[in-house]
Parts: sequence; C-alpha cells; structure tokens
Amino acid sequence: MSLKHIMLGLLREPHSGYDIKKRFDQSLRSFWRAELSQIYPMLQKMEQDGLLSSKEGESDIGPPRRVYTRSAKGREELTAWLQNGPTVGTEKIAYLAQVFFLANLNDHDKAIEFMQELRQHMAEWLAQLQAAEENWRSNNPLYPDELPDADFFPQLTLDLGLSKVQANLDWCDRCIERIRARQARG
Amino acid sequence: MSLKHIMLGLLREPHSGYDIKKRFDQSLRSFWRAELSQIYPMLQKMEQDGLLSSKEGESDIGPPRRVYTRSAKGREELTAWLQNGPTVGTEKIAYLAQVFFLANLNDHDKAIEFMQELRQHMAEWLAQLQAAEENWRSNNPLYPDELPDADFFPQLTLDLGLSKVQANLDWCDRCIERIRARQARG
DNA sequence: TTTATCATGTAAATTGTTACATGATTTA
DNA sequence: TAAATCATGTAACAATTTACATGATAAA
Repeated sequence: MSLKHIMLGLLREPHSGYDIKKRFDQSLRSFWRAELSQIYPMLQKMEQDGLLSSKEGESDIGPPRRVYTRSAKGREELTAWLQNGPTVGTEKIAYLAQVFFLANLNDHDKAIEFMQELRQHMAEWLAQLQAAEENWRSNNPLYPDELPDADFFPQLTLDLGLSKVQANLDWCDRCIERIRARQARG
Repeated sequence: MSLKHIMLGLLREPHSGYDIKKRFDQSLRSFWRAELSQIYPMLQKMEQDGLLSSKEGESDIGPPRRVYTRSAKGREELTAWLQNGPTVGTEKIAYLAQVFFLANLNDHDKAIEFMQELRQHMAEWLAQLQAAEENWRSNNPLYPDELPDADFFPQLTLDLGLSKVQANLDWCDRCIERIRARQARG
C-alpha cells in the first residue's frame, strides 16, 4: 500500500491535502499520481489510525486549511516500508500493452502514427524533466551531489526519469524505422 | 480500462481463463499482470456485454474448460482502443517513490543496501528478458524483423524492456557510487 | 500416494477514478 | 465582476489484491 507511505514521506513537514496534491503534481508525477478525492479520505483514515495528527491551519491567505503532521508511529511506518526493501514488478504500462497488440490495426501506416504520437508524448515529457533539472541546477550551486539528503535522493529519481524517457524516445525512433522497413519490403 | 482490451488482444485465438493467465505470466508480465480472480469475473462480464462468446472446451486432458472467443463487437472495441492513441502518464513505480524518500532512513549504508537489492532485482529481470530473446532467436530464423506482424509487435515491447531494464541497472550502479561518494565526504 | 498442474470460481477488502457539491479569496 | 486559484469534501463506480473454496488429472 504505497499511497499511504508516500503521503507519510511528503509529511516530513506539515501539509494540507491541497499541498500534498501539489507535491504529487510537481515532484512525483513521473512515477505516481493521486487525486484530491483519494488524498482527503486517506488523510482522515491515517489520522484515525494514529499515523498523523491535524490542526486548523494558520492560513494567511485563502479559506481555512487543515494541516497534518506525521506522528512517531507514522515515522515508524515509513521507515518500515523502506526497510522492507524495494517493491518491484507491480508496474502497469498501458502503452506497451497497446504496442503489443498493434498488429490488430492491420495497417502499418496507423501503427507508425501510433508510434509517432507516443514519440511526441515522450519528447514533451523529456523536455519537462530537462527543464526541471535546469531550473534546479541554476538555482542551486550544490546541484546535484552536494545537496542535502532530502533533495539528493529525489534528484536520483529525476536522474532515472531522464534516462528512461530518453530510452523510450530512442525506442520509438527504432520502432518507426523498423515498421517502415517492413512496409518497404511489402 | 486496459485489462479488458488486453484480454481482447489475447483472444485473437480462443482461450480459457487459465490460458489467459499463462499468457500474462509468460509474455506480458514486464508491463501488466492480472490474477485469475480478476480474469474469470472479467470474462463473464465481457460475455454479458457481447464482446466474447464462450463454449464448453474440447479438453483432451484435465478438467472441463470454458473457452472464450472474441466477437465482431470485441474486435471493434480492441481497434478503438488502439486508434484512440497511446495511454501515457498512468504508471505507478513504487520503488522510485521509495528512493525519493530514502533520506528517511538516516543511514547511507541502509540506502546503499536498498539500491543493491534493487540492482539485484533488475539483474534477474534483465537475465530473464535476455533468455526469452535468446530462446526466441534460436528457435526462429526470422527473428526479429521478418516475423509475422502478430509476433513482430510483441518483439518491439521486448526490445524496449531490454533497454529499460538495462537503464535501470546502470542507474542503480550510478546511485550506489554517488551515495558512497557522499559517505566518503562525510 | 503425494505433489504439481489444470481448471473455475466467490468474497472481502483495498485502491483508484470520475463526477458532483460547496464556498472563500485573489488577480485581471 | 469575472476567472483563476485556494480549499475541502462526498458519492458512485471501477479496478485490483488477497484470501478462500473446490475438485480433476498427470507425473514422480
């Protein structure tokens, strides 16, 4: 059950549900996303279970906020998750399933179109990650290896994101070439 | 809703629920997995919805089987899924979330252990993919570019699998080095 | 005769998505 | 004053996992 643990990780500093949603969208979206309609009930459940405590937020601006802080039990739960070792083999990648069955289109042109559209998504994603990295680098002279731990480990995930999206992009190009070659052969 | 479409893709030839489970485990597990307890009810629902038809299986061996065939409506549903373009940005990668929060262990040795365990998983996974490819290559002189479409497109997903798992493995090595270097600096 | 594999399901719980509902504050 | 953002939630549905339940056949 990762959502709970990710939220515990984000609650290193006190946050509202709305804050947590923003952190998902800004920092985690390459590998996890969550909707507000999942976050708010989960915060309530976690508080019931003693992993969090909450208080009415000191909000300078905007409507009243409920701000959550993780408890000692919450910190233990988080470290237990990390100490149990990596969770692997649970990924679901819908676009790969689609490529697997692309023969069902019975049309190489449509298959190429599909791969080009996928390539476009990957190119945009790569540009976003590169922009994030460039922004980080130019605003922090310690980037990447002298950052404090709380930023260094997140940077590792950005590093992999860049490699992986690049690998996807290169693969799309190979696929398009190979499908074209089949087409040429008839 | 990809499970339905993947099952439609697998039902290019008539299959039982048990057969479908084997195809998930053998060919799709790098990017999708499903349990029998999800497959059987889904087959029933899909038949109700007119995407499949079923009959008592001609089973030479073993207990009676129910064998499903996709209907014209099922084929349309599958091509519609493919024609709607790639589904991206839905992946959840739990081990990356764990790396993101690894600072919470407050212990570089434990972080290195985590990355080594992850590296081990990736090495095993890579070996499996390489074995699958080698097996395929040695049993089929047409591998990879002269295969019929129904095998060529699946081969594309194996190609990406190999690149991606290799990228993960290299990244694990980089991470371990970088954490060690931090440790050395104190 | 025991173990592995074949074969099909149900039940309960958890997790995740989409739609709906409300209202305050800030910026243009 | 209109639109964007801040802020919190509920309801209904869909998807997934884990546990339970059963029994036949094949291979060692």
